[in-house]
Amino acid sequence: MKLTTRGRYAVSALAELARRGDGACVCLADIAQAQGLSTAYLEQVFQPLRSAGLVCGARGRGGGYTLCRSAADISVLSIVEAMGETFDATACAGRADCRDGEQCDTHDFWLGLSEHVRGYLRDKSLADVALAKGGTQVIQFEAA
Amino acid sequence: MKLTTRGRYAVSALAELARRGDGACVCLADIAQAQGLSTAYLEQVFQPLRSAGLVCGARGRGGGYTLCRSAADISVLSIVEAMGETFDATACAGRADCRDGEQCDTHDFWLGLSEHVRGYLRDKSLADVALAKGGTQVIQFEAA
DNA sequence: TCAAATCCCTAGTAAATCAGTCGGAATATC
DNA sequence: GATATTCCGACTGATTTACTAGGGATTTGA
Repeated sequence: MKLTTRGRYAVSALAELARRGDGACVCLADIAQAQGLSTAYLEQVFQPLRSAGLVCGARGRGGGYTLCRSAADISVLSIVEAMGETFDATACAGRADCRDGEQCDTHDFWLGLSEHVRGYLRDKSLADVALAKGGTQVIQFEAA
Repeated sequence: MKLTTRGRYAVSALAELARRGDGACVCLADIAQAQGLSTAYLEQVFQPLRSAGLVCGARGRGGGYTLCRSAADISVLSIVEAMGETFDATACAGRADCRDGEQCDTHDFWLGLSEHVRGYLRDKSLADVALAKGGTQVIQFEAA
């Protein structure tokens, strides 16, 4: 279970793309500037997104990236999974062989956590994230 | 947002301790054997747990570790937080300064995810985890 | 009294991961 | 054909992870 900056950048970059409108073709330089990143690094972020079929790239002058589907049809889970972030909390990648080929005593617990997280991310669409920008939603941590 | 083996071992080890009964004093060697770990490594796992006041250690022959509170009163969140795993998905540790001192466009989203996870872990007690051992709960991943 | 058992503390290390740069090839447009 | 853009792979410095190693402090029990 991990979330890295690559995964966060992927969501932010696609949200940026989504805000330009469905079917908009935006070059990396524009997104990089909007997000404060280098284009070279963003390239690395977009590569897995393209492999996963979330965006398609157009080469040459006037080229750029386009969302393959409507932002409402892209779950955040599909984005972070495309980046290789599985949100699997088990020690065994869900194989249930964490302890000498058998499942360990806490396997089910971690599996439950995994599905809890994945469910949340599955229910959130890219459109939700893109539109939330500038909102004033306030969520505070409570003590354990 | 990360969960490491140290965090998982901490939960498993405390569950093992809880299963021995409230107030049981168990030495590291026993827990290590039950969990298939080295005692030297488990020591490192217990150190933060002791600092956090979750367990207390008794030195000398016949010593070991005891839960400071009842397993029902220890949330899994408090365990993993004691291990330094914050389950904060934001890039800014919740400070809302992820983008040039301001909050980035996806800050609220990651904050919502963080609280979703933390809420789940806060609602699960060590007793829940300890008793679940051997259960046949089956949770399967769905496609994104 | 002293040896053994146990917790406690610090340092070290090999491997993996991460965030990011760099250079260049392919391709489309003007 | 010049230029803008995606595509591709290699590289790197820093950090983190999952341990091991060794020794000191403390309590018990023979």
